[in-house]
Amino acid sequence: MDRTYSPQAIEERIYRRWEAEGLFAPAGSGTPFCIVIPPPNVTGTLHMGHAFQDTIMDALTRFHRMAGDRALWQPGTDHAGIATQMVVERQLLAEGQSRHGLGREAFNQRVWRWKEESGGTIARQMRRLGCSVDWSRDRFTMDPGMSQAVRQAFIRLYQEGLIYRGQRLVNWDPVLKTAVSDLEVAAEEENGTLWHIRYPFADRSGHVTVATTRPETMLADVAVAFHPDDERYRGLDGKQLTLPLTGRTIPLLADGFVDPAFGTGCVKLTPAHDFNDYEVGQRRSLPLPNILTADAKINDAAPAAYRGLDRFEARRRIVADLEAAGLLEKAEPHRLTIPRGDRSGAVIEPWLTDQWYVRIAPLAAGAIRAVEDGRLSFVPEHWDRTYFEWMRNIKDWCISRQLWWGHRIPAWYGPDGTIYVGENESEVRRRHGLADTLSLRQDEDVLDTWFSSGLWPMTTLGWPDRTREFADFYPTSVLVTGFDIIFFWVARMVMLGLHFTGQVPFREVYIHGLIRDHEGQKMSKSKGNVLDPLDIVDGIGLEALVAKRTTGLMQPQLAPAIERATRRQFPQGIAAYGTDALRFTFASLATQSRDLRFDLGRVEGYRNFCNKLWNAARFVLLSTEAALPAGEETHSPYDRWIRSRLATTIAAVREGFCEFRFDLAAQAVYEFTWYEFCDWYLEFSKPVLQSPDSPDAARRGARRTLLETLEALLRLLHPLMPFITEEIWQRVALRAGVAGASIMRQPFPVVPADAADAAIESEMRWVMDFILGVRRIRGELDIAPSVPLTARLQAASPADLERYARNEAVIRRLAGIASATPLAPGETPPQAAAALLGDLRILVPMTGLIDVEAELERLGKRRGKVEQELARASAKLGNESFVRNAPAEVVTQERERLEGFKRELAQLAEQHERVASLR
RNA sequence: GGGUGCUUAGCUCAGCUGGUAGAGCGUCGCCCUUACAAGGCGAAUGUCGCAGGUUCGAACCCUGCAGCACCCA
Repeated sequence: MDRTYSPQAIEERIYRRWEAEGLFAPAGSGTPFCIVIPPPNVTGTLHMGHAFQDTIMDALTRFHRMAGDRALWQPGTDHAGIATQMVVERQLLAEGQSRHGLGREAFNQRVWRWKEESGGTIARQMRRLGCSVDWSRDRFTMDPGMSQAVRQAFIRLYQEGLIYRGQRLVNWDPVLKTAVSDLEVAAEEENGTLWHIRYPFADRSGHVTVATTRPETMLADVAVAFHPDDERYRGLDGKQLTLPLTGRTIPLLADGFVDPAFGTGCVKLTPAHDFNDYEVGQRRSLPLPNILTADAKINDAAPAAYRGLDRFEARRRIVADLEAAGLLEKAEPHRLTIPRGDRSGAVIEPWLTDQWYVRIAPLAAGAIRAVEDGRLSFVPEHWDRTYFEWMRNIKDWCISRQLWWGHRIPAWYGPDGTIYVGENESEVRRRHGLADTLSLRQDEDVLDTWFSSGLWPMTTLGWPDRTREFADFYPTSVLVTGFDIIFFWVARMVMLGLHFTGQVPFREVYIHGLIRDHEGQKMSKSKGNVLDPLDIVDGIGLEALVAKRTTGLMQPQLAPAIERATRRQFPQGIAAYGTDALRFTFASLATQSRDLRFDLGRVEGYRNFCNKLWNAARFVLLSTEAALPAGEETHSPYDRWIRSRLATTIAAVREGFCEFRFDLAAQAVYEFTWYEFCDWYLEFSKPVLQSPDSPDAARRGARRTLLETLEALLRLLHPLMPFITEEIWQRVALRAGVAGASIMRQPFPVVPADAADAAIESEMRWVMDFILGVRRIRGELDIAPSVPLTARLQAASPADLERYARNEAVIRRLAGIASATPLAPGETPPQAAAALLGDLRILVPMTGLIDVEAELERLGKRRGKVEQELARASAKLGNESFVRNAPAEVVTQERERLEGFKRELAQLAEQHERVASLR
């Protein structure tokens, strides 16, 4: 083995072997365990959030697989309607073409081609990240089988009356020219203007003043409203107004929905261009004149002067015309919330169109119940509140999109507009008994991407067919996802899953945080702070990184700033840390927090951890290499100690995985590996292994413990660090007496029934404290390790002496002392620095070495600390109600601490006196 | 406006059913010690946001306040 661990040398080779040997497919007859992947956009690439999520899913899958479950991690990708169509349209634009020029069929072929071209990226990334998905079951939402399932779902919902077509006000994206759902609209506060406009009475007896942020929509006004209790407008209900610029006559109405405190207390009603006004309009049966085209220009229903103008140009003209007519009272700056499409960034227009909707209330009721009664639970639990909050205020879901890329809605229209829903045209004709001569036209629209992803846990397992996989793995075990898509996706899967199968789609939803950069900023291309997970795995030079971050920007003017920031943050580029280090970093970031700051410093730390493990393995292998005749084995207290510590660690790691506390699991195994196995046990084993006069039986015992502990540790680490553990395991397993093709299929460690040993742990605590005491003296007095020390033992009890005798070799080696002899009765203690271990005083004679002032300072510091603790403990015990009310063991413990402090203080005082006398 | 979180060491974060405040990184010493300098040994560092309350005892439970973040309208 090399002296340093190099992930590049092993990772890809190991993954290829796993895949070739078919180790990712579910196997065995254990309890089914299944995770379906949240399908990433097929034409995209995985970002840090994906890599984080994949790490968690892979760790869970590997853990359950090793624990004996029939584990399936189901992979797949999503067609991502709007996003993908936008990308391809941009490509066409660059070639001087357009979607419409190409036509629908050719355009879709083009998208498929792009999908084929870019579709392999994600799979390549996942392989590099070590994801143990069952590639043979890879799915894509637009695959024929999937598409058929989507049509089936649509048809059934339609037949059940849960899907309807209706004319409603929708969120219209005038750039993409499609409806979008409420969730795809982001509302941001922006600066705007509030215009106060005079609407004259039709009888010319005066006017009212209306305040509006959108004067251009006045062309579609149907009324003006005020609050019925508003004194300013008393008696005006029903009066007629002349709508400026159009000459139309509209009524003045009293309506409770008006906020009298806003603006003038008088608002215009434009039901076809405003959601609030629409509701009032419906309630009061007002007409719905529309004055906008699909790309938000003024249409022919408006006066000729404004036709064909863009909405913002029309606004300027209308304001100017009103001003010229003396009807503009004032214009004041105003903060308002502007809805923008989350894909296009365009200002969303409430627009009247025919769309398809899912009637959601009946579905939501069941989805709420499933969480209430615990069939489905969130981890962390509090996310159920967010879920309930949304579910209880849910609105019908607009599922049609005016796109070409997606699942075409399986509905046909007869010449008279009758709607026929079915699998395909001939099935529709058959089902409805339509003549072949009757002309049918299929709906132009496609379904919202989330409609197909809402069926994902079912369709990936074969639904609506009754497949073996569906029977085995549905409901799936866990869904792993970010909180940002609880509404988009989780809620919809629950509703559709329950509706179609009567069962929840997954039993648990683990909601993880969002990966942010080291400053807590969200990672985004336009901020220029994105990281490609593979650049952390393989490393990347500064110039390549700058190029990567500054090309393909939506706003190229940001490039210089991004370049500067990148050069500042990564002056040397990024080193290659390997997949295992990255994965371990992700695991330890997986706290319950919702914002997770990613810092390369931590990756570096865990890369070092890999190296530590690698070198520990080197040590174990080198130490067990030389032939040793078979025979009896004896186990030292150190052997038993490390087995006891391993047992505790196994319990902690298992608990971490079961509770989705990957951070705690990672921490437990890190601390065991570094601080117990490497720092102590390997050192403990050296005297036994290396001293020529240690008995073969002890040597055999130590060797076995080294091998078995390392082998178990590798299995314990494997779900988080699959590659390095496999690589080492292949070298260690046989020697540890384990046979098998891969660590992947080895059992996950279980806590051995008899491993915990309190007596041994207590003795080892004593040994370690002895060693630490001497080391502290050496460290604080700045004595180099090469300077040999001797120690004397004062006030040693027979038990202390026995312990010392049993562990002498280890103590001498690790404390760096030549000997430690007890003081003879009546012997005057030498000039020495002292470490306290219960009643025992370890004296390190300092003849010629001691720095009196430094030692006095050291003692003084310690005394201060002990005095503080003592004061606290005695105050506690002096409190009568503490002694009366606290549990007996807490009181006893406190008394023991107090005694300990008193003793230590006395010893310190004595030592202080002795050292001071040397001055 | 409604909702949900968060506030602990210089930084990033753990801290379980209340019982001695922890880790990593960074900082400061001493060391190339035959697995590992990507290392070893040692050290320093806290008004647990603020104010009340409950309790023998509060980082933890309750109330209020302040600041920050996110979601929904």
